[in-house]
Amino acid sequence: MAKLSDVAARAGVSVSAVSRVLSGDPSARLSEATRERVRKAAGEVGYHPNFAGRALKLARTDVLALIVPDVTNSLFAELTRGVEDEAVARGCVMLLARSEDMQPGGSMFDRLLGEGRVDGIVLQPRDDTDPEELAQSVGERAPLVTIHQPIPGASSVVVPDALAARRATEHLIALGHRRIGFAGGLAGSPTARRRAAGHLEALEEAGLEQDPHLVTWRGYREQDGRASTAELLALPEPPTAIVAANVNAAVGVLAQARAQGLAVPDALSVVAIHDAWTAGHTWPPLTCVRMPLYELGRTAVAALAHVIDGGAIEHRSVEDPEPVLIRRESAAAPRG
Amino acid sequence: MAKLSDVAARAGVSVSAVSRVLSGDPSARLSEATRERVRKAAGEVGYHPNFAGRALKLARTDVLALIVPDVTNSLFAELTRGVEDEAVARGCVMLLARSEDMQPGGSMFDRLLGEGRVDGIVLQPRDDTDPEELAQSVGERAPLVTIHQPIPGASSVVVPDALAARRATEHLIALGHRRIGFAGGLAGSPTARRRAAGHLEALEEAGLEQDPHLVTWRGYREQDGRASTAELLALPEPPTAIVAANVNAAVGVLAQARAQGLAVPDALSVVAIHDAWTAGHTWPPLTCVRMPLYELGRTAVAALAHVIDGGAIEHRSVEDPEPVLIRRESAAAPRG
DNA sequence: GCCGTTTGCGCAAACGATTGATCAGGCGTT
DNA sequence: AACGCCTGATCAATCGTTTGCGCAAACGGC
Repeated sequence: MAKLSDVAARAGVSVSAVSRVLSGDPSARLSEATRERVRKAAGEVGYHPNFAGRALKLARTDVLALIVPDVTNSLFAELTRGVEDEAVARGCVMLLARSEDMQPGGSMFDRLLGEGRVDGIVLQPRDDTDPEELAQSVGERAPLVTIHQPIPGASSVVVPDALAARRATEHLIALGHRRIGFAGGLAGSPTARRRAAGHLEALEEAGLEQDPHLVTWRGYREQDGRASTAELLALPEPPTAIVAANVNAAVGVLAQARAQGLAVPDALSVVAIHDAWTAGHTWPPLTCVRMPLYELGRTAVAALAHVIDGGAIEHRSVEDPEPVLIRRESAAAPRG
Repeated sequence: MAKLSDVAARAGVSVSAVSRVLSGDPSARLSEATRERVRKAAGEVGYHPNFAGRALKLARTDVLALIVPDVTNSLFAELTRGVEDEAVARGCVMLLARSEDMQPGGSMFDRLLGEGRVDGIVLQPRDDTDPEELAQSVGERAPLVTIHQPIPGASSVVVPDALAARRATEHLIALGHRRIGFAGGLAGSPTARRRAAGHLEALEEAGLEQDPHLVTWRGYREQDGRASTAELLALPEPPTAIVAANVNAAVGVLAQARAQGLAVPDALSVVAIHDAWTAGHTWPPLTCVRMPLYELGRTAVAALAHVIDGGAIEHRSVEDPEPVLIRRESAAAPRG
């Protein structure tokens, strides 16, 4: 690995001259002839600035960490793209980490921020994390932006959960459904509460009953969707449609409906919140409400950069583009 | 962020003493009393060794990069776990990167290895990458281990592809199938060739015909599986069973069968190579041959560590545990 | 009591990059 | 001729850690 001094020797100039030429220091006074010689020499020896040396001097790594509960969840594909695109646009590289390793007392934060490995963190907390506890384990004014779930003392970015749920429910109402179940996330989760609220708003606006038995709080996983569906279908007066609070849960809804011999959408309509490539590959393909997850990622990095630059903590919501309904084949007018 | 000198001042000793105590230098001669004072002081100020300072001095980051074609593919979940477990066991952290960004001339390698951000790379090349070209863009003796696809000049680790395909085909033969299709990966891909070879071996051993029309080379994606199935079912004498070279492709096989009104497994049996959580959630749940992907990840990191330590390039195959058939509901005896 | 050895610890030089301060000439002005 | 200024480039300190070496003081053997 060639270093500055190698380039300097080859170009016949000093190390500092090379540094200034290569980093494009505007205050540098160097002749064009020298600049050219330096650039040529750098190319010839294949110079790349040493990461550690630069990071040590600048006290800055230009690395941002993205921590998500489960990297293999297809929902994160878009978020990841958004984060990465915005990161490279700002001259940073993205480091992806699993938050499973984050469990015991936040040693992950020590590893990443405490050792100065990254300049900041975009964190999507797990649904079951306690905001207060999390706030404890990250220090004061840490360069941290949380996604979906605001915590005290850090910036956060959310998507319009209520609006998305409302769009899903409105679609089912427009199709003619009157008893609509809601397969929600964990009761403690803020996103789950917001989505349930949006669902209820839509019902209320349409003048429909709000039977509390039609709302479940199982979680976002496939098995949670299955359990929710079993619970809803066991009601004396089961729903003719279900809004699933998440595309993974929706897969479970489909599975349980099939297991109970209910055809989708003929006997049961399903609309999922979120979209992902998996949604188009289920049977039947899932009608979804698409969330602006790519923009969520970009916005999160922008907010993070703001904090790193010393800006104030802020809480943003990504309103553009709005959640939009993707019609596929899992929702239709109720039979009879 | 507290540094060594802060700890030293607080403990009333020199910086070097603190360094030796905290890094557990065995050749250090320090009294137990001093050690205790240093540890206490370090705890009080919340000392964490600065990553950049240490990396600069040691010319080593203890960071390993894992680069895969698509981080959200559920197949990578196990691989990722294996890599990470072995990495932390060796005192390293894992950096996950998307290989989509790796396309243009391998600037990713410059970014990671050239700048000294990581000590080594575990790389799963995309199916469509040219081994020679890839070998060009990584230097001589780069600390690199490839997965699934050996390239000249670097270590590699593979799984028993042929054996897995053989197991899948044997299972279908045992069920009574005689015309068995193979929905393979890209024709250029080494894994695809190995799997196809294993499939043909099983056929040959059973004394069955090897109709070349029954083998397709579409790729590993969902739509590839669909296309393969359409091609196979359009034959004058279509197969009664299909081995899908990948669980994602198998999802496509199921979709296409359904689209053509063929019930699985009654009218068409399907066995997939690889297992993943998605395989249990399809309809019907997929019968799979499970590959030792977790062990693949661990082995890859072990091989990488060997290269980093100056060891010779080597090509390993993960033979333990063997590929094993997971019976679910997508394969049954042929009808009639 | 002298000398060699061990113990306990500090000094200072790296590692590679950045950057404010400095310096040697050349040139124009008074 | 003396002076100041601009240009083009170098010097040297700095970031935080590690580590070979040196240096006292204590110690043990004779």
